Amino acid sequence: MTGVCLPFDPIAEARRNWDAHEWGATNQMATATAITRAHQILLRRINAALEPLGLTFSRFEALALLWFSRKGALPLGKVGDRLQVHPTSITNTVDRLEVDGLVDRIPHPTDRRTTLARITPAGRRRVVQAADALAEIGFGLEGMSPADLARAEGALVDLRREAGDF
Amino acid sequence: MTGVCLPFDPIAEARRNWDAHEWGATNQMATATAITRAHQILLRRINAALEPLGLTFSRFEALALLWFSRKGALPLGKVGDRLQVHPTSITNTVDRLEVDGLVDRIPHPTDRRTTLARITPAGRRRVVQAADALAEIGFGLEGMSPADLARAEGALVDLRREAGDF
DNA sequence: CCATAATACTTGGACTTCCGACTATCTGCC
DNA sequence: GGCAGATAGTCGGAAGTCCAAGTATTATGG
Repeated sequence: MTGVCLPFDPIAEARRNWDAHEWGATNQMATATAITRAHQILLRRINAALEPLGLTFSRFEALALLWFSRKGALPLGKVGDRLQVHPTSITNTVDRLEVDGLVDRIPHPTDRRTTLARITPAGRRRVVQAADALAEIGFGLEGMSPADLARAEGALVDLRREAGDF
Repeated sequence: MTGVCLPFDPIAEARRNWDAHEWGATNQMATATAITRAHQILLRRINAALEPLGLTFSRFEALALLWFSRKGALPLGKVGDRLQVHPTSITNTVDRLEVDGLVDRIPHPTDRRTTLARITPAGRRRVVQAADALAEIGFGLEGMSPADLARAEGALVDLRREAGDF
């Protein structure tokens, strides 16, 4: 975080230490660490690209989901299921999008328990700008070759499926 | 988050929508989303496994780093560089480890700006328990085959290198 | 038909992360 | 020697995530 480069791959180092102490599950440790690091890198770059637009990655994901939806509106619970986050996080996310006028809350037509988040015209304009900004930086993944992109995505499919993502 | 499984792969769906709207960088979007989801899954499982030990993944990472270090003590800044997190996060992490008696702060012998975090005997005992607990759950990656573990790790090396991880 | 269970969302609190700003200390160069 | 700039760590505040608990509404089954 202070801008330095380490003189070695910290994962290779961790692997050596892990093996030396016979802690087990070394390959899984290494992959878990790699995913964690990759996520740190990604999130920082993506949020930096979205910051001028007043968005974060979470808020962008929610906004894009609404944009893609047929009616431009979804129950908050559906949004949480799709983004795999806790209901309270969706409440928080939609609160902030609403303050910025990118989304509004409307009642469900038949089920009064349910609240729909609906993308506003301003939200539609903003999400397109954001998508452009993210495409511009290649989602923070410009360091990866097309082959590696496909490898990473493919390697993670089983994990997501087994975890109940779909 | 409500426990449901979606009837389709949300990434494949996002890919279709993305292409349909010609937003660009579709492959990068898909991989970024896959990494994000994988990280969500991982972090939840790992933290759940560590919770009975009073640890989180961040705190475990810091503790393991100290355990592996030759002297059992490192400057806070070094810890941050290795874990790739902001200095203030390390302050916070070490604060909590210190409250639990797993680490203590000692002054650097020659540089009075620097504070060393040192793992305590209790910290050493705890980190071994934690490593066992994590090996037990395969770091949350039991849904991945050995081949996929290697694929994912390998695919992310260039990203980490390009981002200055090492 | 109504009591019980399930569902949808929100509130309050804890934790982690980051950024900006600040203090203290060290380093380098005149 | 001494001042400017770099470096190390901390504090306050904002944002995101989660959990536990609470309210409101709908669904179920006797």
